[in-house]
Amino acid sequence: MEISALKKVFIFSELSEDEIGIIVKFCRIKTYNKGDMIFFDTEPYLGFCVVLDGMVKIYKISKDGREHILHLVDKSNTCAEVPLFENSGAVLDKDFRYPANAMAMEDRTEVMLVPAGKFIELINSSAPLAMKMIAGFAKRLRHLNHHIESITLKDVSKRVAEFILNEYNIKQKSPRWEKSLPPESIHLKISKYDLASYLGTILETLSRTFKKLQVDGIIEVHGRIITIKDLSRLKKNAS
Amino acid sequence: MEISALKKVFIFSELSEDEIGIIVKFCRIKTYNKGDMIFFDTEPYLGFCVVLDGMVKIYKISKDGREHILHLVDKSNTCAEVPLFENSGAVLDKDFRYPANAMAMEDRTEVMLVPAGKFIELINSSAPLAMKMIAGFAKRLRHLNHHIESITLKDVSKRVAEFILNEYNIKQKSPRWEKSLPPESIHLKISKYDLASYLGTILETLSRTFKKLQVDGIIEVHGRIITIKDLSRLKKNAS
DNA sequence: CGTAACCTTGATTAAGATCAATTCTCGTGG
DNA sequence: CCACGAGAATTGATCTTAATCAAGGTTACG
Repeated sequence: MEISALKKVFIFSELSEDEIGIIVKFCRIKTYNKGDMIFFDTEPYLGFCVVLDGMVKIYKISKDGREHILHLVDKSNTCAEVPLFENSGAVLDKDFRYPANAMAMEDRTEVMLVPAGKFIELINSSAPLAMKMIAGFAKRLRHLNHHIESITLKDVSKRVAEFILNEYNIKQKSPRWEKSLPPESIHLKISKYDLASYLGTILETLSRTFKKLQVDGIIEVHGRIITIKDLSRLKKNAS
Repeated sequence: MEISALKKVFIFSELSEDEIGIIVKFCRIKTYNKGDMIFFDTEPYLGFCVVLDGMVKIYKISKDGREHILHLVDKSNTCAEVPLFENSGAVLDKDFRYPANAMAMEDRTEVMLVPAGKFIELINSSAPLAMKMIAGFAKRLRHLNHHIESITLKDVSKRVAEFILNEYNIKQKSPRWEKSLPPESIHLKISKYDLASYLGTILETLSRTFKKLQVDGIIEVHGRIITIKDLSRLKKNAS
Protein backbone atom coordinates (compact mmCIF):
# COMPACT_ATOMS: atom_id res chain seq x y z
CA MET A 1 0.00 0.00 0.00
CA GLU A 2 1.56 3.21 -1.14
CA ILE A 3 0.90 6.49 0.58
CA SER A 4 -0.30 8.13 -2.64
CA ALA A 5 -3.37 5.88 -2.60
CA LEU A 6 -4.19 7.12 0.87
CA LYS A 7 -4.23 10.70 -0.34
CA LYS A 8 -7.38 9.81 -2.20
CA VAL A 9 -9.08 9.04 1.09
CA PHE A 10 -11.15 12.11 1.76
CA ILE A 11 -10.27 12.62 5.39
CA PHE A 12 -6.58 12.27 4.61
CA SER A 13 -6.60 14.37 1.47
CA GLU A 14 -5.44 17.51 3.18
CA LEU A 15 -2.50 15.87 4.91
CA SER A 16 1.11 15.80 3.82
CA GLU A 17 2.82 12.53 2.93
CA ASP A 18 4.73 12.73 6.18
CA GLU A 19 1.55 13.07 8.21
CA ILE A 20 -0.04 10.15 6.39
CA GLY A 21 3.11 8.16 7.03
CA ILE A 22 2.69 8.75 10.75
CA ILE A 23 -0.87 7.49 10.65
CA VAL A 24 -0.07 4.41 8.61
CA LYS A 25 2.55 3.36 11.15
CA PHE A 26 -0.02 2.66 13.81
CA CYS A 27 -2.55 1.01 11.52
CA ARG A 28 -3.20 -2.55 10.52
CA ILE A 29 -4.12 -3.56 6.96
CA LYS A 30 -6.07 -6.72 6.27
CA THR A 31 -7.47 -8.40 3.17
CA TYR A 32 -10.91 -10.05 3.12
CA ASN A 33 -12.77 -12.27 0.72
CA LYS A 34 -16.36 -11.85 -0.38
CA GLY A 35 -18.67 -12.61 2.50
CA ASP A 36 -16.00 -12.22 5.19
CA MET A 37 -17.02 -10.19 8.23
CA ILE A 38 -14.93 -7.14 9.01
CA PHE A 39 -16.67 -6.33 12.25
CA PHE A 40 -19.88 -7.20 14.10
CA ASP A 41 -22.13 -4.89 16.06
CA THR A 42 -21.43 -7.04 19.11
CA GLU A 43 -17.71 -6.44 19.02
CA PRO A 44 -15.86 -3.83 21.11
CA TYR A 45 -14.98 -0.75 19.13
CA LEU A 46 -11.30 -0.52 18.24
CA GLY A 47 -11.20 2.16 15.60
CA PHE A 48 -12.47 3.16 12.20
CA CYS A 49 -11.83 1.56 8.83
CA VAL A 50 -10.54 2.86 5.54
CA VAL A 51 -11.50 0.78 2.53
CA LEU A 52 -8.41 0.70 0.32
CA ASP A 53 -9.85 -1.63 -2.27
CA GLY A 54 -13.02 -3.55 -2.94
CA MET A 55 -16.38 -2.87 -1.35
CA VAL A 56 -17.89 -3.14 2.10
CA LYS A 57 -21.50 -3.16 3.17
CA ILE A 58 -22.58 -1.73 6.49
CA TYR A 59 -25.83 -3.23 7.70
CA LYS A 60 -28.06 -4.02 10.60
CA ILE A 61 -30.15 -7.06 11.36
CA SER A 62 -33.56 -6.48 12.92
CA LYS A 63 -34.96 -8.71 15.65
CA ASP A 64 -36.90 -10.80 13.16
CA GLY A 65 -33.85 -11.42 11.03
CA ARG A 66 -34.35 -8.91 8.26
CA GLU A 67 -31.31 -7.09 7.06
CA HIS A 68 -31.05 -3.45 6.16
CA ILE A 69 -28.09 -1.86 4.45
CA LEU A 70 -27.14 1.49 5.92
CA HIS A 71 -24.48 2.26 3.40
CA LEU A 72 -22.05 0.86 0.94
CA VAL A 73 -18.45 1.85 1.31
CA ASP A 74 -16.17 1.61 -1.66
CA LYS A 75 -12.52 2.32 -2.34
CA SER A 76 -11.12 5.39 -0.60
CA ASN A 77 -14.04 5.79 1.75
CA THR A 78 -14.27 5.24 5.45
CA CYS A 79 -16.65 3.64 7.86
CA ALA A 80 -17.24 3.49 11.60
CA GLU A 81 -15.76 6.93 12.28
CA VAL A 82 -18.86 8.10 14.10
CA PRO A 83 -18.19 6.25 17.37
CA LEU A 84 -14.82 7.96 17.57
CA PHE A 85 -16.46 11.15 18.73
CA GLU A 86 -19.44 9.91 20.59
CA ASN A 87 -17.99 9.47 24.00
CA SER A 88 -15.72 12.50 23.96
CA GLY A 89 -12.58 10.47 23.91
CA ALA A 90 -13.68 7.68 26.20
CA VAL A 91 -13.40 5.18 23.39
CA LEU A 92 -11.33 2.84 25.47
CA ASP A 93 -14.50 1.85 27.29
CA LYS A 94 -14.90 -1.90 26.91
CA ASP A 95 -18.67 -1.56 26.51
CA PHE A 96 -18.29 0.48 23.39
CA ARG A 97 -19.39 -1.54 20.36
CA TYR A 98 -19.41 -1.09 16.63
CA PRO A 99 -22.73 0.49 15.63
CA ALA A 100 -23.46 -2.01 12.83
CA ASN A 101 -22.05 -4.98 10.95
CA ALA A 102 -19.54 -4.75 8.13
CA MET A 103 -19.06 -7.38 5.45
CA ALA A 104 -16.70 -7.50 2.48
CA MET A 105 -18.63 -7.62 -0.80
CA GLU A 106 -15.80 -8.54 -3.13
CA ASP A 107 -12.79 -10.79 -3.03
CA ARG A 108 -9.54 -9.11 -2.08
CA THR A 109 -11.26 -6.26 -0.27
CA GLU A 110 -8.50 -4.40 1.54
CA VAL A 111 -9.25 -2.55 4.75
CA MET A 112 -7.04 -0.45 7.00
CA LEU A 113 -7.97 -0.23 10.67
CA VAL A 114 -7.11 3.11 12.28
CA PRO A 115 -6.96 2.73 16.09
CA ALA A 116 -9.30 5.11 17.88
CA GLY A 117 -7.03 6.42 20.64
CA LYS A 118 -4.09 7.26 18.43
CA PHE A 119 -6.28 8.99 15.91
CA ILE A 120 -8.07 11.11 18.50
CA GLU A 121 -4.70 12.37 19.75
CA LEU A 122 -3.74 13.32 16.24
CA ILE A 123 -6.95 15.11 15.41
CA ASN A 124 -6.85 17.07 18.63
CA SER A 125 -3.59 18.55 17.57
CA SER A 126 -4.51 19.34 13.98
CA ALA A 127 -7.26 21.79 13.06
CA PRO A 128 -7.09 21.15 9.28
CA LEU A 129 -7.52 17.43 9.81
CA ALA A 130 -10.45 18.12 12.09
CA MET A 131 -11.97 20.33 9.40
CA LYS A 132 -11.66 17.50 6.87
CA MET A 133 -13.39 15.14 9.24
CA ILE A 134 -16.21 17.62 9.70
CA ALA A 135 -16.61 18.04 5.96
CA GLY A 136 -16.83 14.28 5.53
CA PHE A 137 -19.50 14.03 8.20
CA ALA A 138 -21.40 16.95 6.74
CA LYS A 139 -21.48 15.24 3.39
CA ARG A 140 -22.76 12.05 4.88
CA LEU A 141 -25.39 13.88 6.92
CA ARG A 142 -26.66 15.54 3.82
CA HIS A 143 -26.82 12.21 2.08
CA LEU A 144 -28.69 10.53 4.92
CA ASN A 145 -31.20 13.36 5.14
CA HIS A 146 -31.86 12.98 1.49
CA HIS A 147 -32.16 9.24 1.82
CA ILE A 148 -34.76 9.52 4.58
CA GLU A 149 -36.65 12.01 2.49
CA SER A 150 -36.66 9.60 -0.46
CA ILE A 151 -37.79 6.65 1.56
CA THR A 152 -40.63 8.46 3.29
CA LEU A 153 -41.82 10.66 0.45
CA LYS A 154 -41.25 8.62 -2.69
CA ASP A 155 -42.54 5.28 -3.90
CA VAL A 156 -40.22 2.48 -4.93
CA SER A 157 -40.35 3.32 -8.62
CA LYS A 158 -39.20 6.88 -7.98
CA ARG A 159 -36.46 5.73 -5.66
CA VAL A 160 -35.17 3.30 -8.26
CA ALA A 161 -35.23 5.95 -10.98
CA GLU A 162 -33.43 8.35 -8.67
CA PHE A 163 -30.81 5.75 -7.85
CA ILE A 164 -30.09 5.01 -11.50
CA LEU A 165 -29.85 8.70 -12.33
CA ASN A 166 -27.51 9.22 -9.46
CA GLU A 167 -25.19 6.43 -10.52
CA TYR A 168 -25.32 7.78 -14.04
CA ASN A 169 -24.31 11.25 -12.90
CA ILE A 170 -21.47 9.91 -10.81
CA LYS A 171 -20.24 7.96 -13.81
CA GLN A 172 -20.39 11.05 -16.05
CA LYS A 173 -18.24 12.97 -13.62
CA SER A 174 -15.48 10.41 -13.20
CA PRO A 175 -14.14 9.83 -16.71
CA ARG A 176 -14.30 6.23 -17.88
CA TRP A 177 -13.99 4.16 -14.74
CA GLU A 178 -15.16 1.20 -16.79
CA LYS A 179 -14.11 1.47 -20.39
CA SER A 180 -15.99 -1.41 -21.96
CA LEU A 181 -19.32 0.13 -21.04
CA PRO A 182 -21.24 2.52 -23.28
CA PRO A 183 -21.70 5.94 -21.68
CA GLU A 184 -25.44 5.53 -21.13
CA SER A 185 -24.96 2.31 -19.17
CA ILE A 186 -24.16 1.85 -15.54
CA HIS A 187 -22.84 -1.16 -13.72
CA LEU A 188 -24.38 -2.16 -10.39
CA LYS A 189 -21.61 -2.75 -7.93
CA ILE A 190 -23.86 -4.76 -5.63
CA SER A 191 -26.39 -7.55 -5.96
CA LYS A 192 -30.01 -6.67 -6.55
CA TYR A 193 -30.81 -8.11 -3.17
CA ASP A 194 -28.49 -5.60 -1.55
CA LEU A 195 -29.73 -2.79 -3.73
CA ALA A 196 -33.31 -3.55 -2.70
CA SER A 197 -32.35 -3.41 0.93
CA TYR A 198 -30.52 -0.14 0.42
CA LEU A 199 -33.58 1.36 -1.28
CA GLY A 200 -35.79 0.28 1.58
CA THR A 201 -37.62 -2.48 -0.28
CA ILE A 202 -37.21 -6.16 -1.15
CA LEU A 203 -35.77 -8.08 -4.06
CA GLU A 204 -39.08 -9.06 -5.65
CA THR A 205 -40.42 -5.52 -5.65
CA LEU A 206 -37.19 -4.20 -7.11
CA SER A 207 -37.30 -6.82 -9.81
CA ARG A 208 -40.85 -5.86 -10.78
CA THR A 209 -39.93 -2.19 -10.75
CA PHE A 210 -37.03 -2.78 -13.13
CA LYS A 211 -39.38 -4.77 -15.30
CA LYS A 212 -41.89 -1.95 -15.49
CA LEU A 213 -39.26 0.64 -16.36
CA GLN A 214 -38.01 -1.76 -19.01
CA VAL A 215 -41.44 -2.43 -20.51
CA ASP A 216 -42.01 1.32 -20.64
CA GLY A 217 -38.83 1.63 -22.70
CA ILE A 218 -37.07 3.81 -20.15
CA ILE A 219 -34.21 1.46 -19.29
CA GLU A 220 -32.82 -1.90 -20.27
CA VAL A 221 -31.48 -4.38 -17.73
CA HIS A 222 -28.98 -7.12 -18.50
CA GLY A 223 -27.71 -8.68 -15.31
CA ARG A 224 -25.90 -5.92 -13.52
CA ILE A 225 -25.73 -3.65 -16.52
CA ILE A 226 -28.45 -1.03 -16.72
CA THR A 227 -28.75 1.00 -19.90
CA ILE A 228 -30.67 4.23 -19.97
CA LYS A 229 -32.89 4.36 -23.05
CA ASP A 230 -34.82 7.52 -22.33
CA LEU A 231 -33.02 9.87 -20.00
CA SER A 232 -35.64 12.59 -19.94
CA ARG A 233 -38.40 10.17 -19.05
CA LEU A 234 -36.20 8.59 -16.41
CA LYS A 235 -35.71 12.03 -14.92
CA LYS A 236 -39.43 12.71 -14.96
CA ASN A 237 -39.93 9.35 -13.30
CA ALA A 238 -37.56 10.22 -10.50
CA SER A 239 -39.64 13.38 -9.99
CA MET B 1 -29.91 36.91 26.20
CA GLU B 2 -27.23 36.14 28.74
CA ILE B 3 -24.06 34.35 27.82
CA SER B 4 -24.63 31.65 30.43
CA ALA B 5 -27.59 30.37 28.40
CA LEU B 6 -25.31 29.96 25.41
CA LYS B 7 -23.00 27.70 27.38
CA LYS B 8 -25.78 25.13 27.32
CA VAL B 9 -25.56 25.01 23.55
CA PHE B 10 -23.59 21.89 22.83
CA ILE B 11 -21.17 23.28 20.29
CA PHE B 12 -20.38 26.25 22.52
CA SER B 13 -20.05 24.32 25.76
CA GLU B 14 -16.30 24.09 25.58
CA LEU B 15 -15.79 27.82 25.02
CA SER B 16 -14.97 30.47 27.61
CA GLU B 17 -17.38 33.31 28.30
CA ASP B 18 -15.04 35.64 26.47
CA GLU B 19 -15.02 33.47 23.38
CA ILE B 20 -18.80 33.20 23.42
CA GLY B 21 -18.94 36.96 23.78
CA ILE B 22 -16.94 37.31 20.58
CA ILE B 23 -19.34 35.05 18.71
CA VAL B 24 -22.44 36.80 19.98
CA LYS B 25 -21.13 40.13 18.72
CA PHE B 26 -21.43 39.09 15.10
CA CYS B 27 -24.75 37.29 15.47
CA ARG B 28 -28.31 38.44 15.10
CA ILE B 29 -31.10 37.30 17.43
CA LYS B 30 -34.70 37.25 16.28
CA THR B 31 -38.00 36.18 17.82
CA TYR B 32 -40.65 34.31 15.87
CA ASN B 33 -44.26 33.37 16.45
CA LYS B 34 -45.81 30.00 15.85
CA GLY B 35 -46.00 29.33 12.14
CA ASP B 36 -43.41 31.96 11.19
CA MET B 37 -40.78 30.88 8.71
CA ILE B 38 -37.18 31.09 9.83
CA PHE B 39 -35.71 30.13 6.49
CA PHE B 40 -36.80 28.53 3.22
CA ASP B 41 -34.92 26.01 1.11
CA THR B 42 -34.95 28.54 -1.70
CA GLU B 43 -33.08 31.18 0.26
CA PRO B 44 -29.34 31.79 0.03
CA TYR B 45 -27.43 30.30 2.92
CA LEU B 46 -26.23 32.87 5.42
CA GLY B 47 -25.26 30.79 8.40
CA PHE B 48 -26.51 28.35 10.97
CA CYS B 49 -29.10 28.83 13.69
CA VAL B 50 -29.06 28.31 17.43
CA VAL B 51 -32.49 27.86 18.98
CA LEU B 52 -32.38 29.81 22.24
CA ASP B 53 -35.98 29.23 23.16
CA GLY B 54 -39.05 27.51 21.76
CA MET B 55 -39.06 24.89 19.04
CA VAL B 56 -38.29 24.74 15.36
CA LYS B 57 -39.22 22.16 12.78
CA ILE B 58 -36.96 21.41 9.83
CA TYR B 59 -38.87 19.96 6.93
CA LYS B 60 -39.05 19.39 3.22
CA ILE B 61 -41.95 19.59 0.83
CA SER B 62 -42.12 17.02 -1.94
CA LYS B 63 -43.17 17.90 -5.47
CA ASP B 64 -46.75 16.80 -4.84
CA GLY B 65 -47.01 18.97 -1.75
CA ARG B 66 -46.47 16.43 0.98
CA GLU B 67 -44.40 17.53 3.91
CA HIS B 68 -41.79 15.53 5.75
CA ILE B 69 -40.16 16.58 9.00
CA LEU B 70 -36.46 15.88 9.06
CA HIS B 71 -35.95 16.94 12.62
CA LEU B 72 -37.24 18.97 15.47
CA VAL B 73 -34.87 21.39 17.11
CA ASP B 74 -35.56 22.57 20.60
CA LYS B 75 -33.88 24.95 23.05
CA SER B 76 -30.07 24.88 23.06
CA ASN B 77 -29.82 22.95 19.83
CA THR B 78 -28.65 24.02 16.42
CA CYS B 79 -29.73 23.59 12.85
CA ALA B 80 -28.37 24.20 9.37
CA GLU B 81 -24.74 23.74 10.37
CA VAL B 82 -24.14 21.10 7.73
CA PRO B 83 -23.88 23.50 4.77
CA LEU B 84 -21.11 25.33 6.61
CA PHE B 85 -18.70 22.61 5.66
CA GLU B 86 -19.98 21.43 2.37
CA ASN B 87 -18.25 23.75 0.04
CA SER B 88 -14.93 23.88 1.89
CA GLY B 89 -15.31 27.45 2.91
CA ALA B 90 -16.89 28.76 -0.26
CA VAL B 91 -20.10 29.52 1.57
CA LEU B 92 -20.28 33.01 0.16
CA ASP B 93 -21.45 31.49 -3.10
CA LYS B 94 -24.79 33.05 -3.95
CA ASP B 95 -26.13 29.76 -5.28
CA PHE B 96 -25.78 28.11 -1.93
CA ARG B 97 -29.22 27.53 -0.41
CA TYR B 98 -30.56 26.28 2.87
CA PRO B 99 -31.05 22.52 2.60
CA ALA B 100 -34.62 22.55 3.99
CA ASN B 101 -37.31 24.77 5.45
CA ALA B 102 -37.46 25.89 9.08
CA MET B 103 -40.61 26.98 10.86
CA ALA B 104 -41.16 28.13 14.44
CA MET B 105 -43.50 25.77 16.29
CA GLU B 106 -44.19 27.93 19.32
CA ASP B 107 -44.80 31.56 20.01
CA ARG B 108 -41.77 33.53 21.13
CA THR B 109 -39.31 31.09 19.58
CA GLU B 110 -35.94 32.79 19.81
CA VAL B 111 -33.27 32.04 17.24
CA MET B 112 -29.71 33.28 16.90
CA LEU B 113 -28.19 33.38 13.42
CA VAL B 114 -24.46 32.71 13.33
CA PRO B 115 -22.95 34.00 10.06
CA ALA B 116 -21.13 31.32 8.12
CA GLY B 117 -17.93 33.14 7.19
CA LYS B 118 -17.15 34.47 10.63
CA PHE B 119 -17.79 31.12 12.22
CA ILE B 120 -15.61 29.23 9.77
CA GLU B 121 -12.74 31.56 10.64
CA LEU B 122 -13.26 30.87 14.29
CA ILE B 123 -13.42 27.14 13.95
CA ASN B 124 -10.31 27.04 11.84
CA SER B 125 -8.40 28.47 14.73
CA SER B 126 -9.89 26.37 17.49
CA ALA B 127 -9.35 22.62 17.67
CA PRO B 128 -11.63 22.07 20.70
CA LEU B 129 -14.47 23.87 18.97
CA ALA B 130 -13.89 21.77 15.87
CA MET B 131 -14.02 18.65 18.04
CA LYS B 132 -17.35 19.81 19.45
CA MET B 133 -18.70 20.30 15.98
CA ILE B 134 -17.58 16.82 15.01
CA ALA B 135 -19.16 15.30 18.08
CA GLY B 136 -22.44 17.03 17.33
CA PHE B 137 -22.40 15.75 13.77
CA ALA B 138 -21.49 12.27 14.90
CA LYS B 139 -24.42 12.23 17.25
CA ARG B 140 -26.76 13.35 14.54
CA LEU B 141 -25.39 10.79 12.11
CA ARG B 142 -26.04 8.08 14.62
CA HIS B 143 -29.56 9.32 15.12
CA LEU B 144 -30.29 9.48 11.40
CA ASN B 145 -28.94 6.00 10.84
CA HIS B 146 -31.21 4.75 13.53
CA HIS B 147 -34.14 6.64 12.12
CA ILE B 148 -33.65 5.14 8.66
CA GLU B 149 -33.41 1.73 10.24
CA SER B 150 -36.70 2.28 12.07
CA ILE B 151 -38.52 3.53 9.05
CA THR B 152 -37.40 0.76 6.76
CA LEU B 153 -37.46 -2.15 9.16
CA LYS B 154 -40.31 -1.41 11.56
CA ASP B 155 -44.02 -0.94 11.09
CA VAL B 156 -45.83 2.15 12.33
CA SER B 157 -46.91 0.59 15.59
CA LYS B 158 -43.33 -0.28 16.51
CA ARG B 159 -42.12 3.16 15.54
CA VAL B 160 -44.74 4.80 17.71
CA ALA B 161 -43.90 2.57 20.67
CA GLU B 162 -40.23 3.31 20.17
CA PHE B 163 -40.90 7.04 20.04
CA ILE B 164 -42.90 7.01 23.26
CA LEU B 165 -40.24 4.97 25.02
CA ASN B 166 -37.59 7.32 23.83
CA GLU B 167 -39.41 10.39 25.09
CA TYR B 168 -39.99 8.58 28.36
CA ASN B 169 -36.31 7.80 28.75
CA ILE B 170 -35.30 11.36 27.99
CA LYS B 171 -37.75 12.59 30.57
CA GLN B 172 -36.39 10.19 33.21
CA LYS B 173 -32.92 11.51 32.68
CA SER B 174 -33.69 15.20 32.95
CA PRO B 175 -35.29 15.64 36.36
CA ARG B 176 -38.69 17.29 36.42
CA TRP B 177 -38.79 19.37 33.30
CA GLU B 178 -42.54 19.47 33.71
CA LYS B 179 -43.61 19.20 37.30
CA SER B 180 -47.37 18.83 36.99
CA LEU B 181 -47.00 15.59 35.07
CA PRO B 182 -46.86 12.15 36.71
CA PRO B 183 -43.56 10.36 36.04
CA GLU B 184 -45.09 7.78 33.70
CA SER B 185 -46.55 10.46 31.45
CA ILE B 186 -44.95 12.32 28.63
CA HIS B 187 -46.02 15.49 26.93
CA LEU B 188 -45.89 15.73 23.13
CA LYS B 189 -44.19 18.94 22.20
CA ILE B 190 -45.62 18.88 18.68
CA SER B 191 -48.99 18.28 17.06
CA LYS B 192 -49.95 14.77 16.09
CA TYR B 193 -49.86 15.84 12.50
CA ASP B 194 -46.20 16.75 12.85
CA LEU B 195 -45.44 13.65 14.86
CA ALA B 196 -46.94 11.51 12.13
CA SER B 197 -44.78 13.20 9.54
CA TYR B 198 -41.70 12.73 11.68
CA LEU B 199 -42.46 9.03 12.08
CA GLY B 200 -42.85 8.63 8.34
CA THR B 201 -46.60 8.15 8.34
CA ILE B 202 -49.80 10.23 8.28
CA LEU B 203 -52.13 11.63 10.91
CA GLU B 204 -54.92 9.07 10.47
CA THR B 205 -52.61 6.11 10.78
CA LEU B 206 -50.98 7.58 13.86
CA SER B 207 -54.38 8.16 15.42
CA ARG B 208 -55.40 4.55 14.83
CA THR B 209 -52.12 3.31 16.17
CA PHE B 210 -52.55 5.29 19.38
CA LYS B 211 -56.05 3.90 19.62
CA LYS B 212 -54.86 0.33 19.33
CA LEU B 213 -52.18 0.78 21.95
CA GLN B 214 -54.82 2.36 24.17
CA VAL B 215 -57.37 -0.41 23.66
CA ASP B 216 -54.66 -2.93 24.48
CA GLY B 217 -54.11 -1.14 27.79
CA ILE B 218 -50.53 -0.23 27.01
CA ILE B 219 -50.90 3.55 27.01
CA GLU B 220 -53.52 6.21 27.62
CA VAL B 221 -53.80 9.30 25.46
CA HIS B 222 -55.39 12.57 26.55
CA GLY B 223 -54.68 15.28 24.04
CA ARG B 224 -50.94 15.71 24.09
CA ILE B 225 -50.42 13.81 27.31
CA ILE B 226 -49.48 10.16 26.89
CA THR B 227 -49.43 7.97 29.96
CA ILE B 228 -47.63 4.66 29.96
CA LYS B 229 -49.82 1.99 31.55
CA ASP B 230 -47.71 -1.07 30.86
CA LEU B 231 -44.06 -0.27 30.34
CA SER B 232 -42.88 -3.83 29.75
CA ARG B 233 -45.49 -4.45 27.10
CA LEU B 234 -44.67 -1.13 25.49
CA LYS B 235 -41.05 -2.21 25.35
CA LYS B 236 -41.99 -5.54 23.82
CA ASN B 237 -44.10 -3.67 21.31
CA ALA B 238 -41.18 -1.48 20.28
CA SER B 239 -39.25 -4.72 19.69
C1' DC C 1 -71.04 30.82 20.55
C1' DG C 2 -68.84 30.56 16.28
C1' DT C 3 -65.07 29.28 13.63
C1' DA C 4 -60.75 27.41 12.78
C1' DA C 5 -57.37 24.15 13.93
C1' DC C 6 -56.89 19.66 15.50
C1' DC C 7 -58.17 14.97 15.92
C1' DT C 8 -60.90 10.66 15.35
C1' DT C 9 -63.26 7.19 12.89
C1' DG C 10 -64.99 4.58 8.92
C1' DA C 11 -64.88 2.76 4.16
C1' DT C 12 -62.11 1.96 0.33
C1' DT C 13 -57.99 1.37 -2.35
C1' DA C 14 -53.39 0.79 -3.69
C1' DA C 15 -48.62 -0.26 -2.91
C1' DG C 16 -45.75 -3.34 -1.72
C1' DA C 17 -44.60 -7.48 1.37
C1' DT C 18 -44.90 -12.39 1.68
C1' DC C 19 -45.15 -17.02 0.07
C1' DA C 20 -44.11 -20.14 -3.42
C1' DA C 21 -42.52 -21.95 -7.64
C1' DT C 22 -39.36 -21.54 -11.50
C1' DT C 23 -35.68 -20.04 -14.20
C1' DC C 24 -31.25 -18.05 -15.02
C1' DT C 25 -26.21 -17.78 -14.37
C1' DC C 26 -22.00 -19.18 -13.40
C1' DG C 27 -18.23 -21.52 -11.18
C1' DT C 28 -16.50 -26.26 -10.00
C1' DG C 29 -15.33 -30.78 -10.48
C1' DG C 30 -16.00 -35.00 -13.14
C1' DC D 1 -17.05 -30.03 -22.39
C1' DC D 2 -20.81 -31.15 -19.76
C1' DA D 3 -23.48 -31.59 -15.70
C1' DC D 4 -24.44 -30.31 -11.33
C1' DG D 5 -25.64 -27.32 -7.76
C1' DA D 6 -25.76 -22.97 -5.40
C1' DG D 7 -26.80 -18.40 -5.38
C1' DA D 8 -29.24 -14.80 -7.87
C1' DA D 9 -33.19 -13.21 -10.19
C1' DT D 10 -37.84 -13.53 -12.10
C1' DT D 11 -42.64 -14.19 -11.97
C1' DG D 12 -47.20 -15.17 -10.14
C1' DA D 13 -50.91 -15.33 -6.53
C1' DT D 14 -52.29 -13.66 -2.35
C1' DC D 15 -52.39 -10.95 1.78
C1' DT D 16 -51.27 -6.95 4.88
C1' DT D 17 -50.34 -2.52 5.92
C1' DA D 18 -51.03 1.87 5.64
C1' DA D 19 -52.45 5.71 2.40
C1' DT D 20 -56.44 7.98 0.64
C1' DC D 21 -60.99 9.77 0.67
C1' DA D 22 -64.68 11.38 3.36
C1' DA D 23 -67.31 12.77 7.23
C1' DG D 24 -67.93 14.13 11.78
C1' DG D 25 -66.32 15.28 16.43
C1' DT D 26 -63.39 18.10 19.99
C1' DT D 27 -61.02 21.75 21.70
C1' DA D 28 -59.32 26.32 22.09
C1' DC D 29 -59.99 30.84 21.72
C1' DG D 30 -61.53 35.20 20.19
